[in-house]
Amino acid sequence: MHIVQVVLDAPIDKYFDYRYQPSSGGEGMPLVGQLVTVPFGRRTAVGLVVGTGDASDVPPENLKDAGYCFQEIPPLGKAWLDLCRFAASYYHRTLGEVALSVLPKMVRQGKQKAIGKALAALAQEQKKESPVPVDMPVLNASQQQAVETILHAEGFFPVLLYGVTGSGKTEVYLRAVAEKLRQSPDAQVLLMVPEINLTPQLEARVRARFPAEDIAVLHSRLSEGQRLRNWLAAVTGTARIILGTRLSVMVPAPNLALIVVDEEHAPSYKQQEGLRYSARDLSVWRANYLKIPVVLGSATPSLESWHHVQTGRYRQMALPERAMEHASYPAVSLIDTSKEPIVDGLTQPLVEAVRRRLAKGEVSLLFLNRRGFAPVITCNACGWVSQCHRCSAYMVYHKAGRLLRCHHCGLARIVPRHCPDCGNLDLQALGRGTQRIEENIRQQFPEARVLRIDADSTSRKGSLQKALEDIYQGKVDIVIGTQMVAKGHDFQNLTLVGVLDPDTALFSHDYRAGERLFSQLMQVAGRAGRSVAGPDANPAQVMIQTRYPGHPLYQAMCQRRYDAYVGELMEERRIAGFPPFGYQALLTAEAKSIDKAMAFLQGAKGLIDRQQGITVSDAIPMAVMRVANVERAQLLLESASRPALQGVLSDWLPKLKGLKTSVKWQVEIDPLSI
DNA sequence: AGCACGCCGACT
DNA sequence: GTCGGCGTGCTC
Repeated sequence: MHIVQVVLDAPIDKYFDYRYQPSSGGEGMPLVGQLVTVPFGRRTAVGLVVGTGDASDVPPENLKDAGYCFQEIPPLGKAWLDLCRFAASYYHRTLGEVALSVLPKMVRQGKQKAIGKALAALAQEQKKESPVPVDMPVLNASQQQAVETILHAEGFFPVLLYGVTGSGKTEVYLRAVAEKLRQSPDAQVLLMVPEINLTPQLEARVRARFPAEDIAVLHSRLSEGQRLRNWLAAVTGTARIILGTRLSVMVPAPNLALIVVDEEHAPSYKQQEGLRYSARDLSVWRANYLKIPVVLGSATPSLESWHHVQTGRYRQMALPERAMEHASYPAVSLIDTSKEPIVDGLTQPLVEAVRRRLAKGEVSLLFLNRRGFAPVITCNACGWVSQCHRCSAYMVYHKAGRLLRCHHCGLARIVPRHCPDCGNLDLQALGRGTQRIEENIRQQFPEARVLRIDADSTSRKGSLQKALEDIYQGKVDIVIGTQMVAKGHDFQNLTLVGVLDPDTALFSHDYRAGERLFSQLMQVAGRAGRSVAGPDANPAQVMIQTRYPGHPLYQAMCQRRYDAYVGELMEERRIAGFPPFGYQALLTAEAKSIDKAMAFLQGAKGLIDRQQGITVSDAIPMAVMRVANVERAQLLLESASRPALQGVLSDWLPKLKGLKTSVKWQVEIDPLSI
């Protein structure tokens, strides 16, 4: 009797045995790592074979027959299966949940025809013609050294490639990739980026550099068909370059020889729903398992990676500023808003700086990470505020359409003409968002061509692309934008970046806010002074409006010394026992009433029986406690020892699963924000 | 997770 | 008299 052991996408931490009847066609037994359809309850599911045998503990009368085995897909290898096993144990999910959920939907749903067609198409594809030669930039000494270090590495070798925008990190990646591909005819490399739609030029650059290679691009915006095709290209080894976002860390690739994680500090490497994995951490695990190098690149590395450098676990390779000769890094200056009054969001020195750029035909970028016109409106007579009645948050005033919109639940309503409570007609818009800055700028500079870029102005598909093209083509004088503009775009002739209101992050309850702000400021600063023609062009300038010019973050920013600021942050973290000096897990509860959520968490806390080596907070309502009428609270577990924390979770979470409750809960390991 | 079965409230 | 609420129990 042939028995296959199958795991399924369900929170059931075990495998199920099925009989396998070889069909008259004489197909062999399904192999470990292959997918099969099986009857499960009343439905049919696709499962993953994790073992085979000729006997089962299940009484024979209870055994069902496995259905179709997807022999056409190569068995997903042991390395991949072990990666899933690790992710399952580390993030406290079942193997089936992890393994099946990271497959393309077409595979997970067992779409035989689609899979067959995609495979056939893949086999049909012509091997591309011999490469068109591409100019390879000459590497500077540090780049050269970084490339050689990566290539001479033996076994697991994590490298933190530390360099600002423009220091030539990408070129280091590409050289290392090229050499790995050259060394072995079937070697594959995985190149991860935070968000692929924001870095189309990287994809273009990779394609230009490797014209002969099939490049499997993987990200969530692909159509299911493309996703399937590219996944299969990776799995079959047809694609030797896999370029993707966080989800690509889980792609089965039989011959991985190198992993690159660009902008390794980027929060988007952390999946924020479902299986909440860190693609950066998993990529390091994967490299360790495979005994291959992994390159983590960043201008503002995560404190976790920085710490690993300090403890000798990672090797740091620093690239000095600006590989390109002409482009010099912009000068950063601070505008003290306790001395320079802010009028409608702008200080006079900044306005004047914009005016000078305008006169010279240069472009200015004003950065404000808050969309809408005003974050709240209020009644001057009675104190009414535009509270969202489904969330514990204010509704933001959007001038277009005269709407109040909740940025948490999406609820929208027309701005009332008079105060809903007292009837007063004098409602006031408090604070400033990008729309208000835009209005202000248009008034001050009626002759300027002004463009606002934020989630509202670019909601239509292709509108962001259009906006960026207008900037490239010199059709814009002043850009006003949220963090959307900070990422990766090369703006020509942009010589001024104004940062309007960064201070709020300094006093955030989120201890990672400072790190994030620094990274964001570096990024947005990197937009200035790129591609400015000629060595005698005026140096670009970054001006930051702040009440706290003495703050270490801004001081470090002025010197472009991330390392100086990291030292500061690291010390804070060490004292507080926060990552990277401690490990955290977060239990979040959602219920109809906050009391219910809190009570659940306190009860859950009581179920932790051995608390040695870990600290458990009390249940605390979340910062935005209520979203769309769901009340939320959380419980934080901390420990200086990862194994201690994992040990507690391993015997605690099964107890929670056994609880009968209407409260929805989930755990997140290594949460990014609490 | 699905998807059943199962036992109590307001409707054609 | 039924439709349907979601509690609990199982899936090889």
